[in-house]
Amino acid sequence: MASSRSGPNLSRIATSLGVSVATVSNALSGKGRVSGQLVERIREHAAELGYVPSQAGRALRTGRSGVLGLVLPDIANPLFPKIAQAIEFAASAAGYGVLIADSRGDVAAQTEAINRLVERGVDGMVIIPRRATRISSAACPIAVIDTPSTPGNTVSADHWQGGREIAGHLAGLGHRRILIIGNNQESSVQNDRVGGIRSGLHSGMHAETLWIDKLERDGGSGCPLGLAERVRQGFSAFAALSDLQALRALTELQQAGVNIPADVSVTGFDDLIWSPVVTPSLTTVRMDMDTIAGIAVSALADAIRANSIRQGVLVTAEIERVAMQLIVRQSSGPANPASKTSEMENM
Amino acid sequence: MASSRSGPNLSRIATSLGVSVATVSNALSGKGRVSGQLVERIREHAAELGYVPSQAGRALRTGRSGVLGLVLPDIANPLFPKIAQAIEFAASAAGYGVLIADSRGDVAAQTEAINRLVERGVDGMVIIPRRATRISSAACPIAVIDTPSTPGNTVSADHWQGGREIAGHLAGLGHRRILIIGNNQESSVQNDRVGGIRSGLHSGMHAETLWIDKLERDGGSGCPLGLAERVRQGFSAFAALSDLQALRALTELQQAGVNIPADVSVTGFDDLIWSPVVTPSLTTVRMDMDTIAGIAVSALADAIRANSIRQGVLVTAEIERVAMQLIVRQSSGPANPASKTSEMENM
DNA sequence: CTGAAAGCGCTTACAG
DNA sequence: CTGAAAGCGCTTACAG
Repeated sequence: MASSRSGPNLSRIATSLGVSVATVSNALSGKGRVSGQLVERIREHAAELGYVPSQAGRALRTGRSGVLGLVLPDIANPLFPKIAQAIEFAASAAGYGVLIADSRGDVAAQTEAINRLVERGVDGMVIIPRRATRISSAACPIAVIDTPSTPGNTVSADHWQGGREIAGHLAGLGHRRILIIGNNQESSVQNDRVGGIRSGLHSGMHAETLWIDKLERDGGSGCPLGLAERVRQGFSAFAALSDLQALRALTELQQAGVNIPADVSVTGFDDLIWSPVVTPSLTTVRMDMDTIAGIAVSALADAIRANSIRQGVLVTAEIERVAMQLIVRQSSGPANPASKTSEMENM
Repeated sequence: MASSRSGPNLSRIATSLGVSVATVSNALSGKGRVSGQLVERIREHAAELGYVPSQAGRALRTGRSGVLGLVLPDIANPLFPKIAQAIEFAASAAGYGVLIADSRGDVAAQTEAINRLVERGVDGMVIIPRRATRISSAACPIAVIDTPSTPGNTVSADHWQGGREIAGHLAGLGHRRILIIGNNQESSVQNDRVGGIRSGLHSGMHAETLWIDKLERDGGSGCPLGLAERVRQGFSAFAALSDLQALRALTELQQAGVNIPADVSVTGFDDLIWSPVVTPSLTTVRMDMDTIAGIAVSALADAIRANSIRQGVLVTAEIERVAMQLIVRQSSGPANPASKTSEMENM
């Protein structure tokens, strides 16, 4: 005996109304030609009974589950809430559910996460790949969110342009020596951001990059970044490649008695949840996750509609770049000529 | 014509091997009595063909989707990554997928999110309810993660005890005047934490509570909390009810030139991702999300196994309280008698 | 130890 | 405009 469902099914509605299941199905879905009157009666009765269509039945018949997978490199990443919310929102609006999968660990874990999702019968998936991973193909349409410099991509924020925004902002404030603070040199997103910043520097400006993971390999996780020393070296602006690093820089500088933004400026990336409420609030660059998620999901939805064959193809050939938006808050301000000069003398 | 699957199905394996689908099914699932030799051959062939069982077919037949729903009040909540990761991990280990749903908005949105999950055929769900919401029942087993003071609960961190840990820690450091900083007076979690802190105060200690949402109703979102003034009033410890508020307090105090922990101590709750890397790193109280998620998921799995009837019942009658763990970092230290005395004189 | 058959709930050509 | 029938892929008693 197969296990029973709690609610009524099409057949129950049909017999109770003296019509066929086909007619009930047609009436409820709005397909087929059913008289307006009957449609009315059927819908009413279905609502009364609290009819909930069985996804399993529908999926088995149509070959579509109505579910999208979301593969993340690490759910614990603080960017995750925004991503998940945007994807869930877009998917939900398009009638899809969202199944999450964490590819914590290495590339093998990512492949495994993708497989698990395929086994669950997702119609397509949004993948935010691990560093330096290339998604080849899977058993369903895939939208990749990464950076424009990853080939075969579908959609991404324009991290390079975001970097230029930061550089332009700091240049306009009169900063000349900029310390870029990144977390991981392998990240293509971070590399794009660095590239953008450097390319946006005005002539006469100087930038160095500090990679935290390298530093921590020696100093241990959470070790000081030595930023006060950098201030003495004449750096007047600290451009972190993520708000998480910006926060770390901000608090380390504050603790050392450096005033932000009077003495030095700090900027970040991503506009994370706490960025507006720290003191001083963080100047940052925001990616429009809603737009990105919307593009990814609708590309996926199109591919699903088109491909009854459901082959493993990337959703588009073209890369869509979504502009990032500079958000100026209080952690950045005019370079302090006095302190800068005096510091320069100390070098 | 129903749409075709990309991969092979049981029937293809069966005909290709000259056996029945029943035998293939039994061999692959390890049920039924199939000779070891045949099992071997079937499994090999299935692997060769890259057979992936159809969840839809299985779900339709068994009445189980193998998917759990996760309902969150707001995915953008910074606690979300830890929760989602823990639930995903526990669910995955138990063989379940996780469908997320955001109940952003009011209670109606929460109900709708739950319904959407039911429509997708989840076997059960983990709900983190909106403030002051009571989950009554749904069409599937439910595990609620909230606070022990919510009736009909399944599992939660012991927020009250967590508050006592903080109070004990601050008392031990010699602090006498404590400002509790909360976000929302309606939150039962936050109220439990406040209650715990107050109950853990030693005699002669004094605590006041500052609710940020109230303050922001007048001052606007992100307005200063006026903590420097509180220092002058003789408060030497700021116990935030979440690391997010602790961070806000920490940076505001630092900006005002108050040294932490030399002048005053700051503590939080939840051990969010950035708490260990800010300067000074944040003393906080951590809930063991892995344990909580594990309990919720296994309670759900048990209920699903037991209830073929799949009625809407809460998973357990008893409340499981999971102890919170104090994590002492650098943002808390001994009360500074000198500054305290001098401040008291100013009152 | 193996297989034939029923049936989970749905949708979709097709016939009337 | 309405209905009978097939079939999506699976599992499970049951018969052999």
